[in-house]
Amino acid sequence: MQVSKASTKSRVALRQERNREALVQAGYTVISQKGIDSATMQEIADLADVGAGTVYSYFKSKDDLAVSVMERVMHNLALRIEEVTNTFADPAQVYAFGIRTVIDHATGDMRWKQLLNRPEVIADAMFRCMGPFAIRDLENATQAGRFKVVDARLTWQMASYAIVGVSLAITKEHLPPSLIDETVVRLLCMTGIGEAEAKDLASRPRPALPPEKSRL
Amino acid sequence: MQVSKASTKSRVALRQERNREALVQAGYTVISQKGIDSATMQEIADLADVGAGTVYSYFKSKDDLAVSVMERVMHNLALRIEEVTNTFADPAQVYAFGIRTVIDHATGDMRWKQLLNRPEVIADAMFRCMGPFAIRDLENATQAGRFKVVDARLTWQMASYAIVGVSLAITKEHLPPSLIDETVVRLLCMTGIGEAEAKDLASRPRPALPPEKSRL
DNA sequence: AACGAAAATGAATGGTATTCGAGTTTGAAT
DNA sequence: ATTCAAACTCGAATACCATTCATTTTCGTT
Repeated sequence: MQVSKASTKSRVALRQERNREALVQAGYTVISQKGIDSATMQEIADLADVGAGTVYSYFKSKDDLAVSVMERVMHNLALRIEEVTNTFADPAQVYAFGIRTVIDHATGDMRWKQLLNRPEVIADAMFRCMGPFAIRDLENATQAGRFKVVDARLTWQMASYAIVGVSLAITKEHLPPSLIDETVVRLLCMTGIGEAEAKDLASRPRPALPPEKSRL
Repeated sequence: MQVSKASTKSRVALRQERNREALVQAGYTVISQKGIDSATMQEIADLADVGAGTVYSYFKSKDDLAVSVMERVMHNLALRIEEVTNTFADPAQVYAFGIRTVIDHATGDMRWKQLLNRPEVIADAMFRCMGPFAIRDLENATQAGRFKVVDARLTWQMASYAIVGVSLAITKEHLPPSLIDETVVRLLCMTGIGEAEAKDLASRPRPALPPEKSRL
């Protein structure tokens, strides 16, 4: 039965928490520097200061680790966005601010470039981690009569892949960064709001994001 | 100096053509059966009846071969679509028919499922191979006053990734196939045509595609 | 203090993309 | 017809890691 230990957590549980956290951090550091393919499990394990085999008691595979890394990135950004938008009155503007901010980060932050090389991983992470917010916004805006979205999940699935595709094209310089505005307009058009309204929404002033909490 | 040979092509050039063709065919066969990752260069080389090392005088890498395979698939489908749509009067309908047909194939043809596992490869191939047609259609429809597309390249970049994303979600059963209609509507909305018109366009009857030329 | 289950370790394994030196083919020149 | 160098092909050997697993270490319990 349970004993002494003031803390509810055993030493093992604490170490496991540290290890998992260290692995996600290390994974992020290495992957955002060299890309998933060039990152080796050895390097990540070394940086996290655990044995190479230990990684596999925390993650099923290299890809599984990468998924966790990207989910973390997405979740953190989603929370920072939420901190700004929860003061907005117009649900359509919340959505517009969200997608705009994601694209800005994806194209402006060097650390995202390598992550984009696995579009399905990052798009899926985006779909899952930001989905609860994005889908809620799409539905709110639809109920408010601003958007005309039939299936918010579908719309967000399309949007997340489109965002990744455009971000990739911009970082690879197939498209100029100046097209970000137009990208937002197009994504808003997708919601059925109409072109004029979309342009208006996209050009609203955008407050600054709060700073990152940790190194992620 | 040039001798006899009626044909302008040397024996080497002919063999190289055969080899490249055989490799693309073999690559398609193997990859669409087992997916890029499980497909081995050895198996592809064997099926194409060339040495394993020879593949590398035709393609820089496994991925490079995969790109050629997908480009071929896309190009063939683009031509088949073109054969139907070149009789259409409305350029907007040409675009609508195109995206609809691509999604139908991506989700309905078992052979595409494996290809979708490399979204950036297939989306890029789609962008490049169908782009000339799609971009032309977007511009025609815009000039005709049907669409309101500012940058057709951007719109097609977004559309190609969104198509791949939705197709993936449907084949993985994260979304029901019944959402294909709505997907087309959303992609049309992206062109700025407005929701009502988009729905009308998406529900037009669609003629059948001509049969595949070869085994691709 | 001693035990044993759970967790961690890192050397060994296995699978395969890619390289490379040897062997072949080709076709212009003789 | 023969020759020869260049171009091409071959497949065995290499290199590289993700992943596994036999061994060692840790830690809560007795």
